[in-house]
Amino acid sequence: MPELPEVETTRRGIKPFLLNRKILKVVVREPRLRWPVPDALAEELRGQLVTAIDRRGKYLLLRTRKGTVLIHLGMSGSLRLAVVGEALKKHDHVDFILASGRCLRYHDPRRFGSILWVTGDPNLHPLLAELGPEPLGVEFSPDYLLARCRGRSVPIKSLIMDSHVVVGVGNIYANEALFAAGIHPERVADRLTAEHCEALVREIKQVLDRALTVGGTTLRDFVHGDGKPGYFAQSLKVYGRGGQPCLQCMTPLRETRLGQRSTVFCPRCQT
DNA sequence: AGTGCGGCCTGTCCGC
DNA sequence: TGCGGACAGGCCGCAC
Repeated sequence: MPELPEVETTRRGIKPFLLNRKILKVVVREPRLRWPVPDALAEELRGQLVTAIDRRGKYLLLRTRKGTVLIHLGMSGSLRLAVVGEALKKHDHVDFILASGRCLRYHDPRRFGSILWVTGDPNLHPLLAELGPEPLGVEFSPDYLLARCRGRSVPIKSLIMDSHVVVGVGNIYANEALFAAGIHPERVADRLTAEHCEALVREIKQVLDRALTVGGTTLRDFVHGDGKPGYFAQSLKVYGRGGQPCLQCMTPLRETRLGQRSTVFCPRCQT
């Protein structure tokens, strides 16, 4: 499940192979993603030079002079660099064939991801225009979070997972950051103090930053192997540990559901 | 406007 | 061993 560190690791991994390279053609074997892959994609991209590879939240942006390819990996998507002619795996839905003989291959078993074609400023696209700040940027500050918590009755975990508040905080890292900050996931957002917000912002940044560092060590996998970034290698303190002892106080971790998401916390350490 | 929930999907795991 | 069903989850879009 690609979280923000994995998307950024993917961006860095594919960038050297795409930047200033020409796209010979695009092959769409399965257009039925979250939204249909637009017919225009293949014809518009043919012969285009990739001028930049950016990221906004969990969206990757492949920029060309004519427009931008917006790629979201959803739950199970991945991008990998294949050699043209390399055997297809099941769920290899789209190929971006480069003049270099490489091929950027989109793979997505559950098809929750998306590939869209956007002309004009992609930041004005409805999917991007309303997104909150990047979690690792200066704009995501304790003051900002406190302001966004004001008047909100949702659980704090739901709030930090809302991409309109801050992008890139998925379920795993929301659980981990709340544990590290000592905040109960069901605490009403409006009831967070400045101190809570300071701890929470710090821990969100730290957990993402750590994962990014770990992911960065496996870049070569994007070219050769199965493209599995190493962010899971970091030890998760609560996620997936429901019923097991809290690593700080040995109290059994509690597992509940919050907004249809598996939620794990220590009933003693998190208040 | 804010809130909560349904739905999209398939691989994996569990119990029978 | 085979089968059905529950579960996992990002995030849009809808209903209230």
